[in-house]
Amino acid sequence: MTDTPMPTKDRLIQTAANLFRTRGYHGVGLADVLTEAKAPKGSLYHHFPNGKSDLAMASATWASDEMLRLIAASFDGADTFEDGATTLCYKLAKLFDITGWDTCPIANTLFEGPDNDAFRAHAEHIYEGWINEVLDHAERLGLAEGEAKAKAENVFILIQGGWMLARARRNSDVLRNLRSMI
Amino acid sequence: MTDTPMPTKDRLIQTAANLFRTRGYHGVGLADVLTEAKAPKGSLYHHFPNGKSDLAMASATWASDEMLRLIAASFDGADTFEDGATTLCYKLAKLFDITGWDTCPIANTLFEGPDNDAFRAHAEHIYEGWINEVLDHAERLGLAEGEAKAKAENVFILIQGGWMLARARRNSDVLRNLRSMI
DNA sequence: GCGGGACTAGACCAATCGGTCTATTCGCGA
DNA sequence: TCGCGAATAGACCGATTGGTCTAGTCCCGC
Repeated sequence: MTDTPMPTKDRLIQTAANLFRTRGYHGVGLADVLTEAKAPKGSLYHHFPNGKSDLAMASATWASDEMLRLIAASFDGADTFEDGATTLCYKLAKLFDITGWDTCPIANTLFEGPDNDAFRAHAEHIYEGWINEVLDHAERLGLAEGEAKAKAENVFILIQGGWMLARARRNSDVLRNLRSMI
Repeated sequence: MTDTPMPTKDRLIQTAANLFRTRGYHGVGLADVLTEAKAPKGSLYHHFPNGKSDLAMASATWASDEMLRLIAASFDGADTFEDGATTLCYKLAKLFDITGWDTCPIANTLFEGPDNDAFRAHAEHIYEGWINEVLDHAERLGLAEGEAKAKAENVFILIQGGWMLARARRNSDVLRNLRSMI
């Protein structure tokens, strides 16, 4: 995919993000990450002094940034909030089909951690970021303030729930059908 | 709570279910389960010959039965589908506050397993059971067939998504507010 | 070309993992 | 009361876990 080799730190973050997403925090061993990222253990602990938990935090942030870009790309060309939300659902469904995304990467990465509250707080921060991103577009597209807030949260909840059912069924149609509930 | 001591097998299932729910399949060691359930390892492998994975399957089934009872209790006294669904949301919120339920017990238990597809299939089976339980009540309460099916799935998705946001925020109001989206 | 921090490399460690095995105790039917 | 399978009890095992540590390599300013 990339010709110029990616810096080790980024390589670790991205492979870790993918592994955590599919197998969960405790389901992934450092050995797995290091093998797949072709990096020695020394590098990991150089870039992430606190080891696995640092890596999980960074992975979650990276995954979140990808999601924020996806939200922005969905709403940027939209004329109405419904159009943007529908596009988002379709983009997620497509991603689900292509990459076999299993669940919300944040949930699988951060909802199991050892010192639970730092992880939980980070997950909350990320989720609020997603909701706010949707909220901004909702207001920009003319929704009244109260309605916009409710709609943004609604979209988040539907996507999270739909994601889970889609995974259980191994069928991305669930995500596509979410548009009828927005 | 219970005066008569619970049979070892049930004790294992229930403590395992609680641990899996909060920490995920890989986040729980057999030692944790055995200590908390006050059972020796021999008993575990007597009742669950395939060890941890058998235990996880049984735990998920048990947790699912609890959920089915909760759904039934919510809809049984309801005059309309909306009433029943609202009651369900409130009951879940209460449970969330009391027991600190973290996420969907099925998701945390089965969405990480080793031989992933047996676990996934079991999760799908359980989820369809929940949806069908809601569907039965929807039809009983007079919803047209097509609408009932959509509503039942909608309720499931909202609860799953709301559950996750409630956990991140450590706030059960999310679950209570779901009623406005049904 | 030399000095020094950034980074790579992987051997090594104690702790814990899930699982196996043998010995013992319990509880019920004959 | 005996017999026998169900169940309990926990020592033990190899593999793997996350984490530490030392040595070596790379690259850039001087």
